[in-house]
Amino acid sequence: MQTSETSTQQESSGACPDDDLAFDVFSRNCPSRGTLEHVTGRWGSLTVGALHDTTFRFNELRRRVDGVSEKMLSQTLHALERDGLVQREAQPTNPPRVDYELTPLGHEVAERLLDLIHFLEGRMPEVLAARERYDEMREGLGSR
Amino acid sequence: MQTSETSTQQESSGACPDDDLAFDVFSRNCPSRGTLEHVTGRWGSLTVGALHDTTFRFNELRRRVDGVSEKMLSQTLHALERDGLVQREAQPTNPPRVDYELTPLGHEVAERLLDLIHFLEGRMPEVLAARERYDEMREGLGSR
DNA sequence: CTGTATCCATTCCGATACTG
DNA sequence: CAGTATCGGAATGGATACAG
Repeated sequence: MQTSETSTQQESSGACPDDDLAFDVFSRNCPSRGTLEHVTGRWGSLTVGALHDTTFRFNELRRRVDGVSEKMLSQTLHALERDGLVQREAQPTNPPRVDYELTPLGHEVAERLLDLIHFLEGRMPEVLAARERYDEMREGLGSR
Repeated sequence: MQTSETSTQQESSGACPDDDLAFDVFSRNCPSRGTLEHVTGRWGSLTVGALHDTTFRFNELRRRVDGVSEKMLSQTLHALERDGLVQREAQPTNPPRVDYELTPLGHEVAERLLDLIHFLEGRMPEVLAARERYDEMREGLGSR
């Protein structure tokens, strides 16, 4: 089980938190880039978005985030928990019950993420129109 | 050359824009999910973020988005252009000069994205602290 | 129910070489 | 400079089986 960049990551030339000018995502090896990827990743964004409204149990979340596999949801949840955005609450009952919810920090992230998501959803007609224009123009000057 | 979901995508049961309740990213086959992934993807978010401040030429952008390969930048730019977020401006000079800039829609996306990015950058100390706590607790109850 | 472990196909993505 | 084409290794991600 690896968080995908813990092993891949190697230090190169300049780091980013070395000066007190803070964490710049544009630098290759800045840890903020990793967190950004957890949050904006394919399943991360949807998971955080879903948890903004309410807490979920594992399989509830799995149904809400349409298309995610057990493996990916588990992996995503671990990464978010490690970054302090998600809180895992396990109750030692039988059968076991585990609830996932956002931390306060997670909620602040979710707000910003949902703002982006809702904006995009609302502008999809424009996006779709742009796509058609783009695709049309391509067959016009056909290579092949 | 494929945008990675144009070929993968197959229609399954319910679509999401069938009712006029709009585009829900939580549905597996909603086109808004694809656009969200272009925008929030590993290179998409950084590309859009970089272009918010100023226009860039291809190789300038490549240097700004530290770590991106030619191939990925090209691919990312095409996807964003197709979605109507990026405008490509080619001048038929010699040597060729091509400028990339955001469309008005792209700018609105960039604002929201940068809001998220800057928020995360500012909270990295908390994230890093959470990680340490998480990692510590793990070696305590060691499997292995 | 809540996960982890394994297998395997697909995709990603960087390096390189090449075109205009 | 601004890309495209191709290749191969690495990572992603889904299905299944299994464990607590």
